[in-house]
Amino acid sequence: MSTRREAVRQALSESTGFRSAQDLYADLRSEGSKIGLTTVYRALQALSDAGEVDVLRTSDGEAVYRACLTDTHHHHLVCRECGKAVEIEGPAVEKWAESIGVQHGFSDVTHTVEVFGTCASCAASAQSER
Amino acid sequence: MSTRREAVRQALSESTGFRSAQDLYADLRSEGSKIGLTTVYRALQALSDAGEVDVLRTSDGEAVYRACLTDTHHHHLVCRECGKAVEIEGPAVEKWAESIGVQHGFSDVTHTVEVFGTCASCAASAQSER
DNA sequence: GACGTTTTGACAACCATTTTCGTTTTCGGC
DNA sequence: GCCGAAAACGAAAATGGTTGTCAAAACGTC
Repeated sequence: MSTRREAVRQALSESTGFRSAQDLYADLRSEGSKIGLTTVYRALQALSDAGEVDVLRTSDGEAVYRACLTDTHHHHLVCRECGKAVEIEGPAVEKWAESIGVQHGFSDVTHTVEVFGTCASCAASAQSER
Repeated sequence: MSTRREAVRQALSESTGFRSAQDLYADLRSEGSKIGLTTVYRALQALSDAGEVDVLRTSDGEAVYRACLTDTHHHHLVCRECGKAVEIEGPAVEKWAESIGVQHGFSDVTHTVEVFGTCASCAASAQSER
């Protein structure tokens, strides 16, 4: 495991939310690192392939990454303001998705489930801005 | 409603699956239309804003669109080979997502749920290629 | 038919991501 | 410690989907 990749992994784990490659690059550079953007992308790709980080796409198509605590299958509750994310599980949803697939004759059924909302602190600060 | 937008809507409704803007543009051009790519994007944007088509992002960030039969909230079971999609509902999932959000103090809770699989006909043709 | 408005499409601009390629670093063996 | 191969790096260029710009064309109205 290279040093650079470790740096990316750590930068990612310092956040509880989803971060984009560009974000992480900016963070690392501002800390004084001489890392290149290419390397950030490569590291994220590798971490993603290894299943060590979760990836999802924002509504404008940008890829965002998160270092999750568990390596078992799970989903996220994501704050649409600050990006903060909570890992959630839903055994019932897993079974439902599987059975829906089977009902329609689909095989190798997988699914993506993400829940979005405004977290308590973002809701509070939005309130105070009025 | 302009003629061009109508053409895009129709091209989209001729497919049961999700199509990208580039796909639709190619379809229309091959039918002899002189439509421009810009206009296809504008039409899709407008249809999407109006809630007349559903949008989602492929894993590589491309936006894909589908003309759905119902205008009520629903999800999709999508074939990862041919893109064919079936509209599905899951009241239990809706409630689950809402309650998960509330449990963690999130407000304005929404969610995205997509189920992927290989449809029967794609599975069959994959089989015959062996 | 003239005129203001809306729609259109060619083209350029954007921007996240990937590729290229020459350089640097790492590492096992000596 | 020294060498050479292999892996990692980073700057710059390329890619590709999507959006912005702007002048021309289509439309409706009087």
